[in-house]
Amino acid sequence: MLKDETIRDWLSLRLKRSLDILCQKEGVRLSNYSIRIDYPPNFSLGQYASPLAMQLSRFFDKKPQELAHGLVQTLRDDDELMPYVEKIELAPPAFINFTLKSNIASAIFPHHSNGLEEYLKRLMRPRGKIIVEFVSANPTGPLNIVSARAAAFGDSLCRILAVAGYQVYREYYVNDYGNQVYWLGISLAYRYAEALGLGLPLPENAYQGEYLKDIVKKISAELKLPEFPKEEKAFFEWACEHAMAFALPAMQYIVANQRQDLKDFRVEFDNFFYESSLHPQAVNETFQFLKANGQVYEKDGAWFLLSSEKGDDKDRVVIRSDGRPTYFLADIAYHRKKIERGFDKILNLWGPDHHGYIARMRSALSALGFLQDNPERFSVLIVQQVNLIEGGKTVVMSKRLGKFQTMRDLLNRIPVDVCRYFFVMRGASNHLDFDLELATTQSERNPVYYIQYAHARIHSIFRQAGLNFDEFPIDFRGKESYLEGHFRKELLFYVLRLAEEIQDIARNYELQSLAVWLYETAHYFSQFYSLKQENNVLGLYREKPQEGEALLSLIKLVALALEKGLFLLGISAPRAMHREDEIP
RNA sequence: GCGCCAGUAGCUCAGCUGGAUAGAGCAACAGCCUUCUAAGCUGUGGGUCAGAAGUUCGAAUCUUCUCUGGCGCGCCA
Repeated sequence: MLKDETIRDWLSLRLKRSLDILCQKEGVRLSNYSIRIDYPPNFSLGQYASPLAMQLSRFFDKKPQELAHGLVQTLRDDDELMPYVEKIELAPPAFINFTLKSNIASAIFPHHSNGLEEYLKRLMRPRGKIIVEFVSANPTGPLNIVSARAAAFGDSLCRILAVAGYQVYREYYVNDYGNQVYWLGISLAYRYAEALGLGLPLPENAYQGEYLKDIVKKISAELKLPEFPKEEKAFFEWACEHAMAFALPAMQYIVANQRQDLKDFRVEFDNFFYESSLHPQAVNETFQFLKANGQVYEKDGAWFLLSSEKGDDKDRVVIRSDGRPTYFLADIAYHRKKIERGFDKILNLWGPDHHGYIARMRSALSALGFLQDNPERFSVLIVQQVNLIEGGKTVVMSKRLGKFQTMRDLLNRIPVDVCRYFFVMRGASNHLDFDLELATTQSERNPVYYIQYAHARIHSIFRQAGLNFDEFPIDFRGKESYLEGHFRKELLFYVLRLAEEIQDIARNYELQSLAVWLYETAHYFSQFYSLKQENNVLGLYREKPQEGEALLSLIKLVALALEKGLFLLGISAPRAMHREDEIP
């Protein structure tokens, strides 16, 4: 039924029916095909189009045009379809183009509807439980710009997955175990001594960052440590001995700070999962499990996973020859936990330096039996690096030079709304150039404000009409004819695509298309709005109430869709905006 | 050496389960405020889709090769 499907899916079903009828009539059996409904290049060709006849003509032993003609004839006998169709046309080479009537809006919003939310709920399908792991930065310092991008991308994706019907679980994996923790502790010990007057050079492997000084200040009051030796070699031994005493409270402090930065970025997690909680028990159990299933073998005193049999380049070490488990084994144990926790899908967002790790992890999940029936249950998105651009040049990220380095630095300068939009306007796997000038000084040309502005304008119209936006009913019944012409119909149908955007993104994770949809929707509205005579909503509402109400319903729908789209990207939708006065 | 990602307008990028004349923003130029916010709208110019070959009704999209750029290839995490 039309009201329970997106328009695209509904058309696809109608086309399927016609195809079935035709197949039966002609005794044709089809195999391996899908019914595709696309958008034509522009609205003058209709709102939807299908290349089906060109794909299937070979099965019918006909020219594509003939098949298309047959399909169109059958479609025209479809009583469920035709009430909403203005015309179905053939276009060369053999496209079937659908031009729908505006009365479709009354079918979708049947009665004094509270609008879009209700429609999107009707379209929701149960899609199972998904765990999305993202950001997962090391607990050794503040979050950087790539983490910010991962946070924006991951959180927005989660919001969309949830609207599409997934039960979404957001998780942050904290690597609070192993060498790097040890070295964090040693580094802090040196900074601690430095604060008390002992200026020794930092060891080569130590973290050099200045921020460690601040952390030492925060945690040193709680530390109860013996006197440290002043001599270099003895001090190093002392630092090693007490490394964990420094590292543990420091990590607590660092993670708390990361969490706060993320919260200020409107990103919150359901869980922070600590790697240390896997040691030793879960790690050992996982190793025993792999061993019992013949997935590992011993060589040169170490244990290897048979990952090369599952698509990896080579076998990977899981237990070193000295008996210690590798990071990889802990990660396998972590993913085994995810499986045990009952998730249908596992999605990870990783940094740019991890793509070599994907095949390895996939082979591990395969060894755990997670991918047997469906390889798509596990996927990894790589969030690529971010270049900050200022004055047409790449900003070198160097704290020493007082330049941008952390997520906090970015947030201090650029509004959250702008950051979040900029971070998702490109595909995750592409390098992103973040233009600081476009984000700040040229704010009037900023796409985020352009979208928000269109939204605010609609609310302004309601205010001036003396109407309560939230209570105004979306109701096109009997007024559908007013949706013809003057960019009205284009606006309507473009807005309705939001539901299809959500569907697509839940499948392909291509978030940038929502950013484009938002911009285009604002643009369609601006075009509508700039026809100041034909689409003067206020004037029409006073003089021709029927038409005025139709347009108010339309623009309320636009505002709700913009608000929803912005929400899905974690961006606010202000109801009023005012430009600061420019110099005359 | 092997692998992954990319190369589209002056700049930044969309478009990629093959489809209709390859789109947008920025930059440039020219118009539009007596009318719901000009943070706006309209128009103009700008392209051998890195190159070559192939697959077919049809290729920016798929395959192969070449060139260029970024990143990965630890018994680190």
